[in-house]
Amino acid sequence: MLSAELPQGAVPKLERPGPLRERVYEALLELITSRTLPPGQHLVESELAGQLGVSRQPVREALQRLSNEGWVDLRPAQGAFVHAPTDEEADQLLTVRTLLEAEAARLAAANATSAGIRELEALCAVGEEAARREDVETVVDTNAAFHSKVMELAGNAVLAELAARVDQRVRWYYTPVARQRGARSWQEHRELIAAITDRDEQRATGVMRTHTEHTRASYQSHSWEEGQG
Amino acid sequence: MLSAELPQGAVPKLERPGPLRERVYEALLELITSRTLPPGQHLVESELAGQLGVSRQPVREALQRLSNEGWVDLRPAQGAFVHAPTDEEADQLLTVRTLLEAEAARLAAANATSAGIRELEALCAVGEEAARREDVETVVDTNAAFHSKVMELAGNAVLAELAARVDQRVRWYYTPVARQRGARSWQEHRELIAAITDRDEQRATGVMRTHTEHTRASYQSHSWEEGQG
DNA sequence: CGACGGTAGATTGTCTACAGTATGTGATCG
DNA sequence: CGATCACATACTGTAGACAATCTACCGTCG
Repeated sequence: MLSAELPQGAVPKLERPGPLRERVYEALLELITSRTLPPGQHLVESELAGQLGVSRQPVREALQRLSNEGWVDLRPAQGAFVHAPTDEEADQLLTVRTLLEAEAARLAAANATSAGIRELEALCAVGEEAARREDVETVVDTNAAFHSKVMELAGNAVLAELAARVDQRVRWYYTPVARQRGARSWQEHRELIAAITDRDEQRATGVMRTHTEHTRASYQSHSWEEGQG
Repeated sequence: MLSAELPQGAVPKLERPGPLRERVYEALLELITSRTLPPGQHLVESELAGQLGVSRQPVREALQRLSNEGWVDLRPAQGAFVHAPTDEEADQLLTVRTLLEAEAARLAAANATSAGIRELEALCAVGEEAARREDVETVVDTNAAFHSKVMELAGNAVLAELAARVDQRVRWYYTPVARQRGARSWQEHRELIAAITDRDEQRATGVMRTHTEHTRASYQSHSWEEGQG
C-alpha cells in the first residue's frame, strides 16, 4: 500500500532509453515506410549498425522482427531485403483489412459506451473541418484516429493488434498514391456512428464494409494511374 | 537452362540443417504447446542454450520471435516468460478465429476448383471413418487438414497466415480440454462442402460460422468443467 | 517489530571475434 | 570466342566475453 495516493499519470515515467533493438526497429520501420529504403533494397547489417552507431546484434534482432511482420524478406546466408509486395498480395491485404474493420464496427455497435460514441463524433468533427481546410495531414491522422477509436470501442485486443499490423502494411503499400477522399469519407463515418448508436450490428458491419471498399477503389484507381508511369 | 530436365521433386533437397534459430524456435514452440513448459514459466536463456547445446544468441532470437507471435512475454532486463492467457484473451482469439474461418469459407465458395472440392470430400471421408473408429488423433489431424484445405482454396495467403497463427494459439489454450465433437462436426463439414460446391458465399459463411461457434461452445463447456478443479 | 539501506547473486543487453557460405570475377581450356 | 573452374570477397551465422540492471536477502536503524 502506498503512503500517499498519487494522482493518475502524475509520475513522468522518466524516459527510459529502452532496449536498443526497439529503437533500431522503429528507426528502420520509419525508413521503410517513408520509402527512404525502397522495396528490394538490400539491407546490410554492418552498414546499418555503423550508420545507427550500434553493434550488429541489435540490428539483427530488429531485422528479424521486421521479417516476422512482413516488412523485409530474410534470405538465408544472404541477408535482408525490403519486401516488395506484389499486386496480388496488396489486394489480399485489403481484403483482410476490410474484414477486420467490418468486424470491429460490429463489435463496436455491440459494446460502445455513449462516452465512446461522443469521442467518435468529436473526431469526426475535427476530420470534417480539416477536410474543408484541405489540410491533408490532419485529415489522414484524424482518419487513422477514428478507425483506431472504433477498434478500441470494439474491445477486442487480439483483433486490434492484427488490424493495426494489416493497416500499417496497407498504408505503406499505397502511400505513393497520396489519396484523399475528401468529404464523402466523413459522411460515411457519420453513418457508421449512427449505426453504432442504434446498436445495429448488421448495419454497422455493412457501412464499414462499404466504406473500406470505397477506400479500396480509391486506392486502386490511383494505383492504376501511377502504374502507367 | 539446365542440361537435363529433372523430374519434379527428384532432388532430395539434401536436408539442410537450416538456421539454428529456426530449429530452436520449433523446439521451444513444441515444448510450450505440449505444456512441458507451463504458462508463467521463466525461460532463462543460458539454461535453454545449455540444454539445446547451442549458444545464447540463437535462443535469444527464437525467444523474440515467440514473443512477437504471442507465445511468450518478454519483460525487459528480466527475461522471457511463457505467456499465460486470460479467459478474456482466449475468448477474443476464438472470436477472431471464427471471423477468419468464415471469410475463408466465403472465399473458398467463390474460388474453389472442382478438384479442390474433391479433396475436401476425401478428407471428410477420412475424418468420418476415424470418428467411427474413435481414433482421436486422426480425427484431430484430419480436422486441421480440412480447415487448412478450405483456407488454401480461399486463395488468400495473408488471410491464411493470420488464421494459422490464431488457430495454433487457440488450440494451445484449449488443449487441456481434450475435446471431441464426434460425428456432428463432420456433418457440418459436409454442409460446408455443399455450400462451396453451390458457390453460395452467404451460406458457406454462415455454415462455417455456426460450425466454429459450436466448436467454441464445446471448448468453453469443457473449460468450465476444468475450471472447477 | 517494521521500514530502510546495502550488498550479493543472477540474468539480460551489448559488443567483439571467428567460422561457414553464397556471390562475383578472372583466368584457363576447349 | 564461349564455357567452366578456381579464387577472392563480402556477408551472414554463431560463439564467447564484458558491462549494466534487476531481484532477493540480510543487517541495521528508528
